[in-house]
Amino acid sequence: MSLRFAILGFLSVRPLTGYELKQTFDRSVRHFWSADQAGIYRALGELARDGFVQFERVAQATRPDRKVYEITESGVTALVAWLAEPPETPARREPLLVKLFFASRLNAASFRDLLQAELTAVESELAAFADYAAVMSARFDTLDVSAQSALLGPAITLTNGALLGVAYRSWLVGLLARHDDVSLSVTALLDDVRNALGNA
Amino acid sequence: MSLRFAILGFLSVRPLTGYELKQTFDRSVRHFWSADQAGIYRALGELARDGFVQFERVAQATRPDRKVYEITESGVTALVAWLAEPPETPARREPLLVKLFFASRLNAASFRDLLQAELTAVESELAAFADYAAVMSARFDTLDVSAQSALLGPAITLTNGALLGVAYRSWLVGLLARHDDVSLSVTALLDDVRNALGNA
DNA sequence: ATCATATATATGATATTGCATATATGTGTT
DNA sequence: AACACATATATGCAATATCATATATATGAT
Repeated sequence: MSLRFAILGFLSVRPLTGYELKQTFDRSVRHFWSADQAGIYRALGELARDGFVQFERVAQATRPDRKVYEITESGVTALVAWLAEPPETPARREPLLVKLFFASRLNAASFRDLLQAELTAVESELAAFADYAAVMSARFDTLDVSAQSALLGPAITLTNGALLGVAYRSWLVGLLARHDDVSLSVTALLDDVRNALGNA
Repeated sequence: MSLRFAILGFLSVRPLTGYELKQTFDRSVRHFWSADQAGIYRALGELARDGFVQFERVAQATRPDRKVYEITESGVTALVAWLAEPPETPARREPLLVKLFFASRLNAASFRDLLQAELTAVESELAAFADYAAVMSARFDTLDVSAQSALLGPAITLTNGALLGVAYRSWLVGLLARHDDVSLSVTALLDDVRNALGNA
């Protein structure tokens, strides 16, 4: 469901083709919403069927025709209504946490490898966020005041990614440190929980 | 895929029925892996077909027969192998962030409502974590040393939930504060990002 | 020369998910 | 008396999601 509205959101900024939408998703919202290429084309078909978007076919010399989609008035209405609705809360799925939940069945080396690989992944994600912040900052300076406000949403979600990413990294680093100096114990972890939650 | 192995994980502790598995999921791993009741029964069927579990039918007076599933030797092997494998990284789906990404189309009240509702949800989640920590702590004291190690995994994932939950709450509280004193701006947010990522 | 990548849209097949519903009965609540 | 909730398993169906593949060509890399 959200995919359709995320597409409407992007089209409310400017008309795009399915191909460009895929790139846009990958560049901007990938860390909290990834979209499958086939899914985008299917969703565009449904949105057109429902009258929320319309497209113009643009012929090209050597490549397939572009279908440039633009949002309709009823599309804007639907988008704005959806944005204000309470969000769905889809099931969280964290395979790594499932594995760690059964940590007592893992040997020390495998346990460490899992954490280390995740740490590497998070660090590259954080590096990507830093780049993204720099790009946004530069872009911001080139825009006039009215256009700058369009960057507010992206900046909000970027902040989310950065803050949560940093917390996630601390958690991983803490676990690895505890694991390496053999202080990884239930009591130590429960103390961490109490500390975090601010209970004495 | 992970559902099947999560089930194997629980069955590696002790034999359970599908009904009990559903309760177990809801009580222990719900915040990072929620399981559908129908899905559990279907997964049990597949695991039995693959020889990873077997069940014993236990007749009951007034209720349907219980089917008590236990893990087989090949099930344990498969579980241990899966645990050490690099985890899949399923697509993250955060409808709230999608909505916030298009924040410039939201009026101030709706924007605030979204954040406030999420904050309420997070706070009750954090309260649940505090309870869970207390329960685990009490349980820990009643167990002998060998059994205590089985709580390590649950303590690890609980720590994850608590630390990330607290970070998420800070993010929400910060946004609400900025929103209320009209300091919610792209430049302020980008500064937050730079601060979090530790770049001067 | 060959291979990968980019541009551009689309379908088929499968996998997974979630939701509703069916069956059967005891207990507790309003 | 009616209704919700707990116990217990299971199927049907619709909605999504994911993966592979098809078509066509240009450009850049090895």
